[in-house]
Amino acid sequence: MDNIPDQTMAIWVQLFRAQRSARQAVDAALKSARLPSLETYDILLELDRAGADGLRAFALEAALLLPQYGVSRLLERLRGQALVSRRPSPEDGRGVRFRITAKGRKMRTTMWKVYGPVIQTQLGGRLSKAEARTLAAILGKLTTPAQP
Amino acid sequence: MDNIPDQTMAIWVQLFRAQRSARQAVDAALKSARLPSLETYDILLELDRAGADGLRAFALEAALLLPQYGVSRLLERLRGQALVSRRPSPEDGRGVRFRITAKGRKMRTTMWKVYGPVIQTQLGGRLSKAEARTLAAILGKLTTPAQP
DNA sequence: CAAGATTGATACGTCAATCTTC
DNA sequence: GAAGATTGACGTATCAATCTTG
Repeated sequence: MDNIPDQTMAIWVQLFRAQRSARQAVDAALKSARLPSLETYDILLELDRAGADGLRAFALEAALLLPQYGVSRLLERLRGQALVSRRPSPEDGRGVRFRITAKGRKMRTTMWKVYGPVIQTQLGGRLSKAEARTLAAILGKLTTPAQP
Repeated sequence: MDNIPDQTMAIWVQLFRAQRSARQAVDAALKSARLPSLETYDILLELDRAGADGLRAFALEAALLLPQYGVSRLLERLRGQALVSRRPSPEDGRGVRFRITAKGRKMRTTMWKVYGPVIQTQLGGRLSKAEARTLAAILGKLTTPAQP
Protein backbone atom coordinates (compact mmCIF):
# COMPACT_ATOMS: atom_id res chain seq x y z
CA MET A 1 0.00 0.00 0.00
CA ASP A 2 2.75 2.31 1.01
CA ASN A 3 5.36 2.11 -1.72
CA ILE A 4 8.06 4.21 -0.14
CA PRO A 5 10.64 1.83 1.31
CA ASP A 6 11.30 2.00 5.02
CA GLN A 7 14.93 2.72 4.30
CA THR A 8 14.11 5.92 2.49
CA MET A 9 12.06 7.10 5.40
CA ALA A 10 14.80 6.13 7.82
CA ILE A 11 17.38 8.14 5.90
CA TRP A 12 15.09 11.13 5.69
CA VAL A 13 14.37 11.09 9.39
CA GLN A 14 18.00 10.64 10.35
CA LEU A 15 19.20 13.29 7.96
CA PHE A 16 16.64 15.68 9.31
CA ARG A 17 17.49 14.95 12.93
CA ALA A 18 21.24 15.06 12.50
CA GLN A 19 21.10 18.40 10.75
CA ARG A 20 18.64 19.87 13.21
CA SER A 21 20.67 18.67 16.14
CA ALA A 22 23.87 20.26 14.87
CA ARG A 23 22.12 23.39 13.72
CA GLN A 24 20.35 23.90 17.02
CA ALA A 25 23.61 23.48 18.88
CA VAL A 26 25.20 26.20 16.76
CA ASP A 27 22.21 28.51 17.05
CA ALA A 28 22.06 28.07 20.80
CA ALA A 29 25.76 28.73 21.24
CA LEU A 30 25.64 31.89 19.13
CA LYS A 31 22.55 33.13 20.87
CA SER A 32 23.87 32.54 24.35
CA ALA A 33 26.97 34.52 23.35
CA ARG A 34 24.65 37.24 22.04
CA LEU A 35 26.06 36.96 18.56
CA PRO A 36 24.25 37.21 15.20
CA SER A 37 22.76 34.25 13.36
CA LEU A 38 24.53 31.66 11.26
CA GLU A 39 23.06 33.27 8.18
CA THR A 40 24.85 36.47 9.08
CA TYR A 41 28.04 34.50 9.49
CA ASP A 42 27.70 33.08 6.01
CA ILE A 43 27.25 36.49 4.47
CA LEU A 44 30.21 37.91 6.33
CA LEU A 45 32.32 34.96 5.23
CA GLU A 46 31.43 35.44 1.57
CA LEU A 47 32.15 39.14 1.72
CA ASP A 48 35.40 38.61 3.58
CA ARG A 49 36.58 36.19 0.92
CA ALA A 50 35.54 38.57 -1.83
CA GLY A 51 38.00 41.21 -0.66
CA ALA A 52 38.12 44.91 -1.45
CA ASP A 53 35.76 44.87 -4.42
CA GLY A 54 33.00 43.25 -2.44
CA LEU A 55 30.13 41.45 -4.09
CA ARG A 56 26.97 42.24 -5.97
CA ALA A 57 23.70 41.33 -4.30
CA PHE A 58 22.89 38.71 -6.91
CA ALA A 59 26.23 37.00 -6.24
CA LEU A 60 25.25 36.61 -2.61
CA GLU A 61 21.89 35.25 -3.67
CA ALA A 62 23.64 32.57 -5.66
CA ALA A 63 26.26 31.79 -3.04
CA LEU A 64 23.84 31.48 -0.16
CA LEU A 65 20.77 30.25 -1.99
CA LEU A 66 18.63 33.00 -0.59
CA PRO A 67 15.81 34.73 -2.44
CA GLN A 68 16.41 38.29 -3.70
CA TYR A 69 14.32 39.94 -1.06
CA GLY A 70 16.02 37.82 1.59
CA VAL A 71 19.41 39.19 0.66
CA SER A 72 18.02 42.67 0.42
CA ARG A 73 16.43 42.59 3.86
CA LEU A 74 19.33 40.84 5.56
CA LEU A 75 21.95 43.21 4.17
CA GLU A 76 19.77 46.15 5.16
CA ARG A 77 19.95 44.94 8.75
CA LEU A 78 23.67 44.19 8.64
CA ARG A 79 24.27 47.65 7.32
CA GLY A 80 22.32 49.01 10.26
CA GLN A 81 24.82 47.30 12.52
CA ALA A 82 27.74 48.61 10.44
CA LEU A 83 28.93 45.10 9.62
CA VAL A 84 28.74 45.74 5.89
CA SER A 85 28.81 48.82 3.69
CA ARG A 86 27.32 49.45 0.28
CA ARG A 87 27.88 51.68 -2.71
CA PRO A 88 26.49 51.82 -6.24
CA SER A 89 28.10 49.42 -8.64
CA PRO A 90 30.50 51.30 -10.96
CA GLU A 91 29.96 48.99 -13.93
CA ASP A 92 26.19 48.64 -13.78
CA GLY A 93 23.82 51.41 -12.89
CA ARG A 94 21.26 48.95 -11.60
CA GLY A 95 23.67 47.23 -9.30
CA VAL A 96 24.97 47.62 -5.77
CA ARG A 97 28.22 46.41 -4.28
CA PHE A 98 28.48 45.26 -0.70
CA ARG A 99 31.70 45.09 1.27
CA ILE A 100 32.50 43.83 4.72
CA THR A 101 33.61 46.48 7.21
CA ALA A 102 36.42 46.20 9.73
CA LYS A 103 33.77 45.70 12.37
CA GLY A 104 32.23 42.96 10.26
CA ARG A 105 35.57 41.19 9.91
CA LYS A 106 36.03 41.29 13.63
CA MET A 107 32.53 39.99 14.20
CA ARG A 108 33.12 37.07 11.90
CA THR A 109 36.24 36.10 13.81
CA THR A 110 34.41 36.31 17.11
CA MET A 111 31.60 34.19 15.77
CA TRP A 112 33.95 31.56 14.43
CA LYS A 113 35.47 31.10 17.86
CA VAL A 114 32.04 29.98 19.05
CA TYR A 115 30.80 28.30 15.90
CA GLY A 116 33.87 26.22 14.99
CA PRO A 117 34.20 24.35 18.26
CA VAL A 118 30.50 23.53 18.30
CA ILE A 119 30.53 21.77 14.95
CA GLN A 120 33.72 20.00 15.93
CA THR A 121 32.00 18.67 19.05
CA GLN A 122 28.75 17.87 17.28
CA LEU A 123 30.13 16.36 14.10
CA GLY A 124 33.84 15.72 13.67
CA GLY A 125 34.40 14.66 17.23
CA ARG A 126 31.79 11.93 17.06
CA LEU A 127 33.11 10.11 14.03
CA SER A 128 36.29 8.30 13.08
CA LYS A 129 38.18 9.62 10.10
CA ALA A 130 36.97 6.71 8.04
CA GLU A 131 33.36 7.33 8.99
CA ALA A 132 33.74 11.00 8.22
CA ARG A 133 35.09 10.25 4.78
CA THR A 134 32.35 7.75 4.06
CA LEU A 135 29.67 10.12 5.26
CA ALA A 136 30.91 13.02 3.17
CA ALA A 137 31.04 10.81 0.10
CA ILE A 138 27.50 9.52 0.48
CA LEU A 139 26.00 12.89 1.36
CA GLY A 140 27.60 14.29 -1.75
CA LYS A 141 25.35 12.07 -3.82
CA LEU A 142 22.27 13.55 -2.27
CA THR A 143 22.81 17.16 -3.12
CA THR A 144 20.63 18.21 -5.98
CA PRO A 145 22.45 18.66 -9.24
CA ALA A 146 21.33 21.62 -11.35
CA GLN A 147 17.68 21.45 -12.39
CA PRO A 148 16.51 21.68 -16.01
CA MET B 1 45.52 28.92 13.48
CA ASP B 2 42.25 27.36 12.57
CA ASN B 3 41.96 24.24 14.65
CA ILE B 4 38.77 22.82 13.20
CA PRO B 5 39.74 20.05 10.80
CA ASP B 6 38.72 20.41 7.19
CA GLN B 7 36.83 17.16 7.46
CA THR B 8 34.52 18.52 10.10
CA MET B 9 33.71 21.50 7.97
CA ALA B 10 33.18 19.26 4.96
CA ILE B 11 30.69 17.09 6.85
CA TRP B 12 28.85 20.13 8.16
CA VAL B 13 28.55 21.67 4.73
CA GLN B 14 27.45 18.44 3.10
CA LEU B 15 24.98 17.63 5.82
CA PHE B 16 23.53 21.09 5.53
CA ARG B 17 23.26 20.96 1.76
CA ALA B 18 21.83 17.48 1.58
CA GLN B 19 19.13 18.28 4.08
CA ARG B 20 18.30 21.61 2.51
CA SER B 21 18.14 20.09 -0.92
CA ALA B 22 15.70 17.39 0.16
CA ARG B 23 13.69 19.75 2.31
CA GLN B 24 13.33 22.31 -0.43
CA ALA B 25 12.18 19.65 -2.84
CA VAL B 26 9.46 18.58 -0.42
CA ASP B 27 8.43 22.16 0.37
CA ALA B 28 8.25 23.04 -3.30
CA ALA B 29 6.19 20.00 -4.17
CA LEU B 30 3.71 20.64 -1.36
CA LYS B 31 3.42 24.28 -2.21
CA SER B 32 2.89 23.72 -5.91
CA ALA B 33 0.10 21.29 -4.98
CA ARG B 34 -1.31 24.00 -2.69
CA LEU B 35 -0.98 21.76 0.34
CA PRO B 36 0.03 22.70 3.90
CA SER B 37 3.60 22.65 5.18
CA LEU B 38 5.66 19.68 6.27
CA GLU B 39 5.26 20.81 9.85
CA THR B 40 1.53 20.45 9.49
CA TYR B 41 2.06 16.97 8.09
CA ASP B 42 4.08 16.00 11.13
CA ILE B 43 1.40 17.16 13.51
CA LEU B 44 -1.31 15.35 11.59
CA LEU B 45 0.78 12.20 11.59
CA GLU B 46 1.30 12.30 15.35
CA LEU B 47 -2.37 12.90 15.99
CA ASP B 48 -3.39 10.20 13.55
CA ARG B 49 -1.16 7.69 15.32
CA ALA B 50 -2.50 8.77 18.70
CA GLY B 51 -6.01 7.66 17.82
CA ALA B 52 -9.29 8.60 19.46
CA ASP B 53 -7.89 10.04 22.68
CA GLY B 54 -5.71 12.48 20.83
CA LEU B 55 -2.72 14.14 22.43
CA ARG B 56 -1.95 16.85 24.92
CA ALA B 57 -0.19 19.94 23.63
CA PHE B 58 2.94 19.20 25.62
CA ALA B 59 3.12 15.74 24.05
CA LEU B 60 3.25 17.35 20.62
CA GLU B 61 5.90 19.73 21.83
CA ALA B 62 8.05 16.78 22.83
CA ALA B 63 7.34 14.73 19.72
CA LEU B 64 8.04 17.51 17.25
CA LEU B 65 10.61 19.49 19.20
CA LEU B 66 8.66 22.68 18.85
CA PRO B 67 8.41 25.39 21.50
CA GLN B 68 5.14 25.72 23.44
CA TYR B 69 3.99 28.81 21.64
CA GLY B 70 4.87 27.16 18.33
CA VAL B 71 2.50 24.29 19.03
CA SER B 72 -0.12 26.67 20.34
CA ARG B 73 -0.05 28.91 17.28
CA LEU B 74 0.18 26.09 14.77
CA LEU B 75 -2.73 24.15 16.28
CA GLU B 76 -4.76 27.31 16.40
CA ARG B 77 -4.36 27.61 12.63
CA LEU B 78 -5.02 23.94 11.96
CA ARG B 79 -8.17 24.21 13.98
CA GLY B 80 -9.21 27.14 11.83
CA GLN B 81 -8.95 24.82 8.83
CA ALA B 82 -10.87 22.09 10.66
CA LEU B 83 -7.96 19.66 10.40
CA VAL B 84 -7.84 19.15 14.16
CA SER B 85 -10.31 19.58 17.00
CA ARG B 86 -9.75 20.36 20.65
CA ARG B 87 -11.47 19.88 23.96
CA PRO B 88 -10.48 20.37 27.59
CA SER B 89 -8.48 17.55 29.04
CA PRO B 90 -10.68 15.43 31.35
CA GLU B 91 -7.87 14.48 33.70
CA ASP B 92 -6.18 17.84 34.08
CA GLY B 93 -7.99 21.15 34.27
CA ARG B 94 -4.98 22.99 32.83
CA GLY B 95 -4.73 20.75 29.83
CA VAL B 96 -6.16 20.49 26.35
CA ARG B 97 -6.53 17.46 24.12
CA PHE B 98 -6.19 17.69 20.38
CA ARG B 99 -7.55 15.15 17.94
CA ILE B 100 -7.29 14.82 14.20
CA THR B 101 -10.55 15.25 12.30
CA ALA B 102 -11.75 13.19 9.36
CA LYS B 103 -10.79 16.08 7.13
CA GLY B 104 -7.35 16.10 8.74
CA ARG B 105 -6.89 12.41 8.09
CA LYS B 106 -7.80 12.88 4.49
CA MET B 107 -5.43 15.80 4.20
CA ARG B 108 -2.57 13.76 5.61
CA THR B 109 -3.18 11.04 3.02
CA THR B 110 -3.27 13.58 0.23
CA MET B 111 -0.04 15.13 1.44
CA TRP B 112 1.70 11.79 1.68
CA LYS B 113 0.98 11.08 -1.96
CA VAL B 114 3.07 14.13 -2.80
CA TYR B 115 5.60 13.94 0.00
CA GLY B 116 6.50 10.25 -0.15
CA PRO B 117 7.53 10.12 -3.80
CA VAL B 118 9.65 13.24 -3.42
CA ILE B 119 11.82 11.82 -0.68
CA GLN B 120 12.07 8.57 -2.56
CA THR B 121 13.39 10.46 -5.57
CA GLN B 122 15.64 12.73 -3.56
CA LEU B 123 17.04 10.19 -1.14
CA GLY B 124 16.32 6.48 -1.48
CA GLY B 125 16.46 6.51 -5.24
CA ARG B 126 19.96 7.95 -5.32
CA LEU B 127 21.63 5.39 -3.09
CA SER B 128 22.25 1.67 -3.15
CA LYS B 129 20.83 -0.36 -0.30
CA ALA B 130 24.30 -0.73 1.16
CA GLU B 131 24.92 3.02 1.02
CA ALA B 132 21.56 3.69 2.58
CA ARG B 133 22.30 1.37 5.46
CA THR B 134 25.73 2.87 5.99
CA LEU B 135 24.38 6.38 5.87
CA ALA B 136 21.62 5.69 8.38
CA ALA B 137 24.10 4.09 10.74
CA ILE B 138 26.56 6.98 10.65
CA LEU B 139 23.89 9.68 10.88
CA GLY B 140 22.52 7.93 13.94
CA LYS B 141 25.75 8.74 15.76
CA LEU B 142 25.30 12.42 15.14
CA THR B 143 21.95 12.94 16.76
CA THR B 144 22.28 14.59 20.12
CA PRO B 145 21.78 12.25 23.03
CA ALA B 146 19.85 13.74 25.98
CA GLN B 147 21.55 16.74 27.58
CA PRO B 148 22.44 16.94 31.28
C1' DC C 1 5.57 28.11 43.40
C1' DA C 2 5.63 24.89 39.11
C1' DA C 3 3.29 23.03 34.97
C1' DG C 4 0.31 23.68 31.00
C1' DA C 5 -1.05 26.76 27.80
C1' DT C 6 -2.15 31.27 25.60
C1' DT C 7 -1.30 36.05 24.04
C1' DG C 8 0.61 41.05 23.05
C1' DA C 9 4.34 43.14 21.05
C1' DT C 10 7.75 42.82 17.95
C1' DA C 11 11.13 40.75 14.57
C1' DC C 12 11.62 38.29 10.57
C1' DG C 13 10.18 35.93 6.15
C1' DT C 14 7.40 35.89 1.99
C1' DC C 15 4.77 37.37 -2.03
C1' DA C 16 3.62 40.42 -5.42
C1' DA C 17 4.13 44.95 -7.15
C1' DT C 18 7.33 48.41 -8.26
C1' DC C 19 11.25 51.16 -9.84
C1' DT C 20 15.49 51.80 -12.52
C1' DT C 21 18.78 50.58 -15.83
C1' DC C 22 20.29 47.35 -19.39
C1' DG D 1 10.97 43.59 -22.20
C1' DA D 2 14.31 41.44 -18.91
C1' DA D 3 17.70 41.90 -15.04
C1' DG D 4 18.94 43.87 -10.58
C1' DA D 5 17.15 45.35 -6.57
C1' DT D 6 13.81 47.37 -3.18
C1' DT D 7 9.36 47.89 -0.72
C1' DG D 8 4.36 47.54 1.18
C1' DA D 9 1.33 44.31 2.89
C1' DC D 10 0.74 40.35 5.15
C1' DG D 11 1.79 35.90 7.49
C1' DT D 12 4.56 33.45 10.64
C1' DA D 13 8.06 33.04 14.53
C1' DT D 14 9.90 34.54 18.87
C1' DC D 15 10.19 36.42 23.55
C1' DA D 16 8.41 37.71 27.67
C1' DA D 17 4.40 38.38 30.31
C1' DT D 18 0.18 36.37 31.72
C1' DC D 19 -3.52 33.37 33.22
C1' DT D 20 -5.21 29.06 35.32
C1' DT D 21 -4.93 24.82 37.75
C1' DG D 22 -1.94 21.34 40.20
